[in-house]
Amino acid sequence: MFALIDGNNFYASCERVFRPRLQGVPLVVLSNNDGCAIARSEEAKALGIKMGAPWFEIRHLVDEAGLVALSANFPLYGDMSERLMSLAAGLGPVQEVYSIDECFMGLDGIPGDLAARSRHLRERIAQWLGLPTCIGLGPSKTLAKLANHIAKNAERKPGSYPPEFAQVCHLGALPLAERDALLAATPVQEVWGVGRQTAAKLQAAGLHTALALARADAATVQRRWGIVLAKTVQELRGIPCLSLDELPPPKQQIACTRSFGQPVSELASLREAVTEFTSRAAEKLRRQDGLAGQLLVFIRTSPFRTGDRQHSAHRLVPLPHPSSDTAQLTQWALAALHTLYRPGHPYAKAGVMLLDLQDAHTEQFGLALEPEEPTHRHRLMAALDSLNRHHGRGTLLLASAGMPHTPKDWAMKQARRTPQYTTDWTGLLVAG
DNA sequence: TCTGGGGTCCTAGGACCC
DNA sequence: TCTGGGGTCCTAGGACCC
Repeated sequence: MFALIDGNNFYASCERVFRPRLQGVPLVVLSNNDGCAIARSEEAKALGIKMGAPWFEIRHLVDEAGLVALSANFPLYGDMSERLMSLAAGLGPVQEVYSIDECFMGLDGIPGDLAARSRHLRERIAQWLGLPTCIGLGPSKTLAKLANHIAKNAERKPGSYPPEFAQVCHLGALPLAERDALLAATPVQEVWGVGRQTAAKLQAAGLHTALALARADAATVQRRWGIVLAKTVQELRGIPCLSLDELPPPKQQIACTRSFGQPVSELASLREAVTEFTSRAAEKLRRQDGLAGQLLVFIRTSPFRTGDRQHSAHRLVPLPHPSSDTAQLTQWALAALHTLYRPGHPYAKAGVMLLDLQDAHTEQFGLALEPEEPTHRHRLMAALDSLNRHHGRGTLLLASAGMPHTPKDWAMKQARRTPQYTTDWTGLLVAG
């Protein structure tokens, strides 16, 4: 049996923990650059704000409906996530952290009433962290996901599902007829793995509900729509095809890309940005003990600003030998940037991607048989990471990143960010 | 004025091999 | 003039996820 534990409106709920006044208020959390809404409280959803709605299209609701908007505070959400995951782990022996706000649990071998255990866990999370959650249980990951969807919607959309399934829904404990009734009440596009495109094709073929998909012929589904959807069909029938991944596999690519707070035309500014992005990506790479064989740099203007001179370009750089060294990678990235850059264009976004990743311990040496990565470079990078980890990001950086604590014209816009209550001493909440 | 960021997997088609 | 069969690897693009 599987469970899916999921934080409701996670980012918005994290903000409310430290600002109780925001309870009951329509609240959105904005993406980087305060660009669009990436989390919404129930009250904000009730105002008709869609996921991903651009801020400039909804800001009138501040005056008209008391909407509150906050800039994304990822250090805070990451820390709250770790606390949530450690409590959720109490539900069973196997945990897969699936995203910042949800995890799957493997519950095989757990005796007793799983729904009752789940309700107890919800209460503990609410009491200890102040975060609302919903829990879905089922004999496959897809059914656990679906149960979670039912648990959420039975709570917030009365009439969509019977109210007894609110907050915790255990599809594995129901008589088959009752489970089928719930699947029949679920539109096919709500099924995990069925996106917009697939939903349209399924509907055109007359499959409108999760139950219809579950009853479709698996071989036909595989032939017409591929192996992924065929697995979904099996999973909906309660035959698990997807297993739990306890420790995440190492990443196959690592990216750091950002839109700028304002258009950037100067090469000097782009150099700072690309240095910063490469440094961040390399840091992530070293954390997984990896080496990159290739590096990609791109810059582009904003396709939304149709009046601007447009330019979008990228360059893929095969590295002479795999590396995770910030200084080396930055040299290659900056060289690539220089070949891409065209003066007089208002660049809106840039990014660095590390590709062709491999494990540092299985590095292939070149034919020259020279040690490519002298130990002192490794120790330098270890010192860099350690200093930045203990004393804060940006304590030690490359000179081409620009002087720290000076204004950057390429910096993100984050006009409405709350303090980092749990990860920064200066952000500590003061009571009184 | 103003539209995020970071991933994964699958498939089709081309190049190439024997 | 006639022109097989089976396979791998790589890449680009699509679809999906949060």
